[in-house]
Amino acid sequence: MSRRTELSLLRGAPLEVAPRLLGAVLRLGDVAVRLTEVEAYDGGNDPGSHAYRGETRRTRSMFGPSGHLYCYFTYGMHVCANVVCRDEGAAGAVLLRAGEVIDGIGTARGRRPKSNDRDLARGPARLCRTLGISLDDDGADLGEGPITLTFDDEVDTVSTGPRVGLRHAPDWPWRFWISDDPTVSLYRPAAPQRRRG
DNA sequence: GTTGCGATGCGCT
DNA sequence: GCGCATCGCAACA
Repeated sequence: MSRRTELSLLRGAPLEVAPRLLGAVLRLGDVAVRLTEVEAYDGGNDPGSHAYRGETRRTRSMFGPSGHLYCYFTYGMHVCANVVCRDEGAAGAVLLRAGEVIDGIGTARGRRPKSNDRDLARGPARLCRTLGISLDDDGADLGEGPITLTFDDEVDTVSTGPRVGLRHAPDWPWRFWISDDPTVSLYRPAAPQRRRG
């Protein structure tokens, strides 16, 4: 299998970059995950993007240079990671939704003791927990530092569909996954939140 | 296999 | 305060 580490492949429109990430391998420490599902977010044009309403402290790294991570904290307990793909000043990113653990399976199981192997990185927050990605990794440079991304030249069959869990613009077919891969997360349409009492 | 709901804390208005 | 690019568990089909 031929591999390369060209971070220039991460530069461009989110819709171009997203399918390139499928099959790529994200590594932190001894755990490596082969990406099987991603989702594109295009800053200013995209009501579903955190960057739609402009730069804030949280979204700062999404407006930074491409080839870096944008990590955010949500639902009081989860961390999700994006790869920034627009250049400085614009905001575009690809959310890493799911993957398959291909190395460091022992460490991964230790981080998620109740998951079976298929579910270790099945979902954006699970993927971060399994890899050990935290908010401290927001803005991390994929070109140098502990987190690396290795591209895969093998072409898989790719499927597309609507995005998951969004309250705004959920129907745009900006989600990409490797067809028939068992580690792709289950699709659930955005549901209105219930007020807690 | 599905559907429903509570947990939980930070950013934004 | 309110809402959230979620998850895990329980209950049910």
